[in-house]
Amino acid sequence: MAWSTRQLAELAGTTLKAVRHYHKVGLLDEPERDSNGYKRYGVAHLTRLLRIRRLTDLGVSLPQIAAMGEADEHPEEALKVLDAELAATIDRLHRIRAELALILRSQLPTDLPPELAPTIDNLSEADRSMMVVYGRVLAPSGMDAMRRMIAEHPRTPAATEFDNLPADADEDVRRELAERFLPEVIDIAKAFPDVITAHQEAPGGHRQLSQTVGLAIADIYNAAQLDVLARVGQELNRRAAEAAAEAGDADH
Amino acid sequence: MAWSTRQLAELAGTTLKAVRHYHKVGLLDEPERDSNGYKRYGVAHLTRLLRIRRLTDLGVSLPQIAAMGEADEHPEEALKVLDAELAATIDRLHRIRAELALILRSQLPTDLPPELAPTIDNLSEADRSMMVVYGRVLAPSGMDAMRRMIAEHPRTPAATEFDNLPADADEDVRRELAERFLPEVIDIAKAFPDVITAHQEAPGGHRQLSQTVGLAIADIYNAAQLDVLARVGQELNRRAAEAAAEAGDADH
DNA sequence: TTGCTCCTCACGTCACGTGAGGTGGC
DNA sequence: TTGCTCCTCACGTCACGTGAGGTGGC
Repeated sequence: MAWSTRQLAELAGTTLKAVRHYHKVGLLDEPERDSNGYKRYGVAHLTRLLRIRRLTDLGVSLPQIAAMGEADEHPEEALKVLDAELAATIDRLHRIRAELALILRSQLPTDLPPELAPTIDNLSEADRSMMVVYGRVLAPSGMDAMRRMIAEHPRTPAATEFDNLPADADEDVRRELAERFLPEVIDIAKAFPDVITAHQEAPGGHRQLSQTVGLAIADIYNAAQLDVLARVGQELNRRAAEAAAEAGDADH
Repeated sequence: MAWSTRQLAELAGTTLKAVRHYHKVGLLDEPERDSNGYKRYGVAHLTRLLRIRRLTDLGVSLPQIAAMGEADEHPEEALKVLDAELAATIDRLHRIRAELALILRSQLPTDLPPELAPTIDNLSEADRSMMVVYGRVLAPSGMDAMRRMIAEHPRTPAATEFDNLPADADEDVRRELAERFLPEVIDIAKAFPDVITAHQEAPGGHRQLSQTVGLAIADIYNAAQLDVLARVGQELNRRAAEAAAEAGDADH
C-alpha cells in the first residue's frame, strides 16, 4: 500500500496537476511505480510536497525553491528577502488604492493625469487631448502651472468660437477670429508666466516638447483652426521682433 | 509627421512590445501606415494607450479592459470591484508576513505545521515525519493535544531505544523492548486522553485517519520497529478484551 | 459493459519578453 | 558599407489548468 497521486495531492491540499508539474520541473522526485504503472508515494514525498506548498504559498517561485535544494529546510536568507518584497508590494497596493480612491471620488477619467481632476469641467475635448499630451512631456510642477491656468482663467467667447470653428471656415472669418484671439493669448501669457517657464523646463528638453506638442496640435485641430493658430503665432513673432528692434534703437 | 511605435510607447511610459501586444489582442487599433510600412500614431492612439496603461497599472486585466470598451472612460463598477480585491490581497499579504515572522523567529522548518514550533527539539526524525502526517489529518484542536503531549511528556529510555532499533534486531530484543514499552504507552494514553479523542474526531473520519497514519507508520519504521509496535498493539487489544470480559462477568 | 482512476502528451492561460530574420533611410 | 529603426513571425516565461486519448480493476 502507498498513496496514489490524487491521495498525495489531497493530503497536501493541492491538485493532481500541481504534483505532476513538480515532477516535470524536477522539484519532486517521481516515486516507484506499481505493476500497472501507477505511482506509489510515501511519507518522504508528502513532506517534500508540503515544503514546496508552504513555500509557494508564501510566494516563493518554483525555481527559487529548486535552488534552495532539498537539504535546506530553513532558508532564512530567502525568506527575509521575500519578507522585504512583501512589504514593498503591500506599500505599492496601498498607493494604488489611494489613487483609485481619488479616481472614484473625483470622477476622473482614466486618461488624464490625476493632477487635473479639479479642472475637468473647464476643458473642451481638444483641450483634454492636449492636456493628456502635456502630462507626458511636462514636469509635475509644469502640470501644476497648467492646472492653475485652466482653473483660474475664464473661458472667453473667442476661445469657444475657436473650439467650434469648422474646417472650411472662410478666410475673413479666420482672420477676424485671429485678431480677437491674439490679445487674449497675450493676456494669458502675462497672467501665467509659469506656464511659459514650464515649456522651457520640460524634462525631455524644449525641443522634444515642441515637436511632440506640435504634432499633437496638427493632429487635434482642423485646417481652419490651424490657420488661426498660425496667424496668431506669426503676429506674436512679428511683435516680438518689433520689440527687439525698438530695444535696439533705444540703445543708441 | 506622426509618432513611431517606439515614440508612442515612450510617451506612454511603456514598451514597443507592449504596444504591439495591445494591437494583437485588439485593445488598441492599428494606425495607418507610412509608404514603407511603418505605423504612424496620433493623439487618439496616445490617449487610448494611456487609458490602457492606467488601468493595467491599477491591476485591471487586458480582457477586462477590453470588456469595458473604448467608450467607457470611467468604469466605476469595475474599479470598485478592483478596490475590494486589492483590500483582500493586502490582507492576505499581511497574514503571510505574520506567518513568515513566526517561521523566522522560531526557526520552524517549512514542512511542520506551525503549531508545533515550540516542541521541535523534543522530536526525533521519525516523530517529525509522523507529525507532518498528523498535521494533515487531525483538526487544529487535535494537533494542539498532540503538541501538549509532546511538550509535557519526557522522552523515556524505551522510546529512545525504539527510535534506534536496527531492522535486524533479534526476536528477544524486540519482545523485551515491547514489554518495557507497553506500560509507558498506557501511561501516556491515560495522561493525555485528548490525543485519543482527537483520533476519533478527525475531520476526514477515523477510518481515513487510521489508513493514512497506518501507511505512514509502515513507511517510516523498519521491520523490527514495526514488529515491536505490533506486539504492543496486540497486548493492548488482549487487555482490552479481558477487561470487557470481566465487565461482562461482573454483570452476572 | 459501465464508471472510476490512473497514465501521458499537447496545448492554453496571462502579459508580455526575447530573439530570428529581413527591410529601409542615412 | 555600417548603424539604427522598423517590421513580422515564432517561441519562451510562470505555475499550473484543460482536455484528448488510452489503460486497468471492479
